Amino acid sequence: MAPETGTRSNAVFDRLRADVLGGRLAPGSKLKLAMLGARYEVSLSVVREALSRLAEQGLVVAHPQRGFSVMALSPEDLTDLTNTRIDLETLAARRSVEHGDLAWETALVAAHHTLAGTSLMAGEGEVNEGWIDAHRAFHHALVAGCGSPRLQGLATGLRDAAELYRIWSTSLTHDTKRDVPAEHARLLELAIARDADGLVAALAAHIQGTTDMLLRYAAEAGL
Amino acid sequence: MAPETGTRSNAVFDRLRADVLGGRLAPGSKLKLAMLGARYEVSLSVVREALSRLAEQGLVVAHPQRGFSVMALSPEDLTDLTNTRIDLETLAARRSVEHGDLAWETALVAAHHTLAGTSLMAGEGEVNEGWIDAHRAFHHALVAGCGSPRLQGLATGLRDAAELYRIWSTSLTHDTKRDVPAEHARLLELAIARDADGLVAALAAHIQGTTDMLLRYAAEAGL
DNA sequence: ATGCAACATTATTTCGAAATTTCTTCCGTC
DNA sequence: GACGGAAGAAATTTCGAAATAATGTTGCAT
Repeated sequence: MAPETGTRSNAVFDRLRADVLGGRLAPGSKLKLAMLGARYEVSLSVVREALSRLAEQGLVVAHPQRGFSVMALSPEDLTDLTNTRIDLETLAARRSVEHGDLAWETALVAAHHTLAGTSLMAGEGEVNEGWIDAHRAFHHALVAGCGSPRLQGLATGLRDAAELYRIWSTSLTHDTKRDVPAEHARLLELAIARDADGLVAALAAHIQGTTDMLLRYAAEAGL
Repeated sequence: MAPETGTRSNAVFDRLRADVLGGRLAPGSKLKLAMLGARYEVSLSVVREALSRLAEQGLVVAHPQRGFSVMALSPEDLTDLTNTRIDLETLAARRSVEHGDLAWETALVAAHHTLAGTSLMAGEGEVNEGWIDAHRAFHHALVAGCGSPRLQGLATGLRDAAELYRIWSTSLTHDTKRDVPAEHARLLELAIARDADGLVAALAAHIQGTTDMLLRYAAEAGL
C-alpha cells in the first residue's frame, strides 16, 4: 500500500511490517536483531531503525536494552481496538458521505469492483494476499472523502493494527452466518445513496462482526 | 511527560521532541544530522533513529536520501488538526464522564489544583515551562477515565502535534477576550457534575478558542 | 551571456566492530 | 538440597568510518 522506496531502511520497514501483519513473525515473540539482519540481508542498524519506527507505530514494542518483540495480542486489546476503530471509522465514513465528491464516489465504486472480483481464498486454507490488499483499499476508499488527512491517517493506523488479529481467524475464515461480500456491497450502496446513518450502522456492524468472530475463536482456544 | 530512560536513543528522542515542541528547532527547517549529533553529543546513528521515530509520530518529516525537517506549519493543517482533536478529545471526555471512577475524579481535581497554582508567564514574554506541563497533565487527566488506552493515546498524540502551533502565540498569550483559567475551572466543574453534554460543548469551545486566536495571528502575519 | 556537463563538496545512509548490558550457567556455601 | 553470586555467553546499543547519493561549482561550448 505504501511502498516508500529509496532507502534500505524503508524497504526493511515495509517488509518487516508485512511479515508482522502477515503473521510470519508470531505476535508476542521476541525479535532478535541478528536473525532479522540475516533474513533481510542488511546491517543491524537498518533493522534497528525499522523496528524503532514500527514500535512508534505500535506494531511492535521496544524493551530498552532488551530488544523488541511483536506486539502481544489479547482479547482486551482487541475489544478496545474495535471500539476505537468503530468510533473513528464511522465518523470518517459519515464525513465522507457528507463531503465526498464525484471523484470519491468513483474511486469507491472502482475499489469495490476490484474487491468483488477477487476471491478470498487462494488454496488450501490460505488467504489470498490480493484479497487483503483489495479489502484494505475498499475500506480506505470508503473514508477517503472525509476531507481530513489527520482523521484518515488515524483510521488507517487502527485498521492496520486490527489486521494483526486476522491471524486468529486462519481456520474459520468462512463464517457460515455471514455473507461478507454482501456486507461490502451494502456499504457501497449506502455510501452512494448518501445515507449517513445507515452507512454508519452497517459499518459498525461490519467491523463488530469480524471482532465477534475473532473473540469467539479466542475464547475457544482459551486465550 | 514520558521520560523513557535507558538507552541514549530514548534520551535523544525525548530531548529532540522537547526542542521541536519548544520551538527551539524552527518548523519547516532542515535538520542536519551532524549539527544535532554535536548538539546532543552522540553518534549520528542515534540521532538518525530518534528522527525516524519522530517522523513516524508526525512531528518531523523524512525525505528519503535528503534528510529530515521539522514538520511545516500551515493554517490548513491547524484547522484539520483542531477539528480532529475536538472529535477525539470530546469523545474521550464523554466516555470519562460516563465511566470514570473516583480515582479519576481525584486525579483530575489534583491536576487542576496544580494548574491553577501555576502561573502562565515566567518572565519577559516567556511562557512558563511548568505551566505547559501542568496544562498538558490537566487535559490528560480529563480524558484518562475513558477506559480506552487506544483512544487516549490517539488524543495525546494529537494534542502534542497541536503544541507545535503554540509557537505562533508567543506574543499574544494574553488574549483579552478570554479567561483561560476560568475555562479550566468550568471544565473541572462540569466533569465532576457528570454533565457530559455540557463538558463536550465547553471542551470543544476551549480547543476551538485557542485555534481561532492562532489563526487570527497567522492571518495577520500573512501566512 | 547562457546552457550543460564533468568535477568537487557536502550530507545522508550503511556497514562492521567495539562497548555495554542482560541473560545463563556453574560453582561454592549455608 | 537450595540459595547467592561470580564468571562466561549472548544480545543490544553505540560508535566512527566507508559507501552512496544529492548539491554546488567551475569550465567549456554554444
